Amino acid sequence: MIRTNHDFIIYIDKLRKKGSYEIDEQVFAPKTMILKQDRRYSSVYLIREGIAKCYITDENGKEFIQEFLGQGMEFGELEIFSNKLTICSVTSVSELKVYSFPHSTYRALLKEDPTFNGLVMKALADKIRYKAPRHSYQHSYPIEDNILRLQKLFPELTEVLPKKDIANYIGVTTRSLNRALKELKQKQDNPK
Amino acid sequence: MIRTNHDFIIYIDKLRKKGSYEIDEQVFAPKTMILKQDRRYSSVYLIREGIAKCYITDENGKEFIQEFLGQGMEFGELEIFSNKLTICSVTSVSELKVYSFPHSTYRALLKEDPTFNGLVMKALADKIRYKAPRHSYQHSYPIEDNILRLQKLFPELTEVLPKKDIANYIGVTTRSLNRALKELKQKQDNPK
DNA sequence: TTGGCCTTGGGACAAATGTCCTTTTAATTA
DNA sequence: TAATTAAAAGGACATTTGTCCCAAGGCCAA
Repeated sequence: MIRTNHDFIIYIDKLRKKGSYEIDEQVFAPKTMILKQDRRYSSVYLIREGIAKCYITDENGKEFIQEFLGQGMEFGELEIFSNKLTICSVTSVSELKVYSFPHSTYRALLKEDPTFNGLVMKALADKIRYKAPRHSYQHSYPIEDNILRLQKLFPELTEVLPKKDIANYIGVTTRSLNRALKELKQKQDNPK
Repeated sequence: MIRTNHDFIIYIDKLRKKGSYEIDEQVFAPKTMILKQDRRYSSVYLIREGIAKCYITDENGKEFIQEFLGQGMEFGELEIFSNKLTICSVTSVSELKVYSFPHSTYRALLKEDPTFNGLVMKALADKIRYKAPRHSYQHSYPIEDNILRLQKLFPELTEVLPKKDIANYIGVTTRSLNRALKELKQKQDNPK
């Protein structure tokens, strides 16, 4: 659920030490909106520390969380390739330290640095791989199963995140999430 | 719903004429399974003509269709970057003509041909962009709206594809699809 | 041409989820 | 500390969707 990419962050740390490219450092307070859906920006971000949520808001104001981004994940990179507006909003969950690449730098790196190029390519491929089974799983299994799976993978998250976010991630209403949680508790207290 | 990528096919056509890389041509009969989920393959495919469906099958045997691939779309490429097993099965819908790249050729092209590299990068980015809003939309709107949207975008598909596929694409059962279709028809016959 | 098989369509009921609201609890600020 | 706001929990009901059937029609192979 919280995605990470260590190889990427390690490589960028190295790059920065060399200092041949402009890579800025930035810190955002918790709950800061960093990218807003349907806008245009001129930087790509890479998370050095902290967690961000990446989500789409529909016309009715419902949020649908795409993924939680952790160390080494980038955002704002899709717009490099398509020159379209952002599809997702990105907000910091905890305090967030990021590297930010001006588009020009990012483009230069893609061209001139084969390792960087490869890392970006792999990061894109991983995002695709990750999304495919997720939505299929959420469709095919009841809410309870989705919660259990989540709690197993990221026990800490359930305590850090507001219920609303968890519900939005699973793609259900808060009410339904609560109902499922209650039933789960009953089953655990009174097994079978 | 049927995705395409013309720039890509145009460029590969050009490449093939030059003949410096091994790019084979292959034809599959309708309803042929080309890739099977959780296997390993040694080629990447690019569609020259026809339509394929790309889907995940879960433990209960339910299919969930990821996308329909048309001209210029590639499949089997994710495994180049992560060396993992395929996540999707791919089956031809109509007769399918493809170019197939041995992994070695594909890798060589990525390294040596910047245009190819860029096209692949963009193709990956587009797949991500495309998936995000789709699942969010399907969650937030009733089946009827999803059908209407689909009929508007691809009126031809509704006639070519079996109902089961359409249902699997929207992520509902055939029963629910039928129900929605019936209600739609009633509304049209007897408006308001 | 007939029997099997698959697709389509739909009835009846069960289960899951959403909507709307109210109450409770915790957190924040004046 | 009191007052205000926000988050969490849940009751009651409506709606949606799924499950399990069965029947009708088309298509193919024997």
